[in-house]
Amino acid sequence: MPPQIPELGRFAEPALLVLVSLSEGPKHGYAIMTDVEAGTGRPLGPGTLYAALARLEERGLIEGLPPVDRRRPYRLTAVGATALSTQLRDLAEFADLGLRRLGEAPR
Amino acid sequence: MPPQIPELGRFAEPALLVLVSLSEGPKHGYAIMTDVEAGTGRPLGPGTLYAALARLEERGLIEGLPPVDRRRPYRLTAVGATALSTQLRDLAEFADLGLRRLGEAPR
DNA sequence: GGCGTATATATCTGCTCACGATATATCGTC
DNA sequence: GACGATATATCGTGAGCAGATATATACGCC
Repeated sequence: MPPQIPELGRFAEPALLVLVSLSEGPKHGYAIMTDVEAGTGRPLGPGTLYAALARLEERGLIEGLPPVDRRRPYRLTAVGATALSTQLRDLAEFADLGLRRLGEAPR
Repeated sequence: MPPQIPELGRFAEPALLVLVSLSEGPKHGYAIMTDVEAGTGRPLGPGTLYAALARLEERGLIEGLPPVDRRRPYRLTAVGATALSTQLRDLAEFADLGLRRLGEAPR
């Protein structure tokens, strides 16, 4: 097998994963779970997910929509979209800086 | 003042900040602190820094060099550089995905 | 009808880690 | 010799991540 690359803690800020998932459009919790797992290959357990959702809503970055059947959908608020955009631009810039320093091709 | 954009916890994984700082070349703790603060505008306190350094060394991502005066320099190990590179590429890809979904120009 | 699997949310508990506060020592310089 | 910058160490608190467990419904299939 290939040499084992150790985890750097997580880059996987669950909150960020949730917001990016919601940036595609409104989703309910379970859909976010499967979306994130499909996208990153790493499972986002219910404990992590629902706690993150509660915090994000409390802080006004996402908001709950009227439940449909058993599903409780959420969507990004305007504030959440702005915060996410800022964060992602910073993040991309930061990643590029690191890659340049490592002497890697600038993507 | 401009509308207040709430913090998303941190994107600021201290471990990642430290590794990117060291990707420029070996540095001692205090230099990392000032480097990170200059680069991100956000202070990295000694508690956060030295705890992160200890964990990173313990996991073999960085290694201590012989002390010079009061300074205890660290450098990336080969393993650390590989892990960082992987992580940063994933991170950049993830950020780009989010920005595309938000309908932002692809940098 | 009964079984298993997928869908869907809720909650608890332990553990790691972030972060501020505090402490200590040295160096330079005014 | 006083003050600010340099440099590292450690402690306590609280936040939050992650896994485990629980519960309920819907669907397909034998």
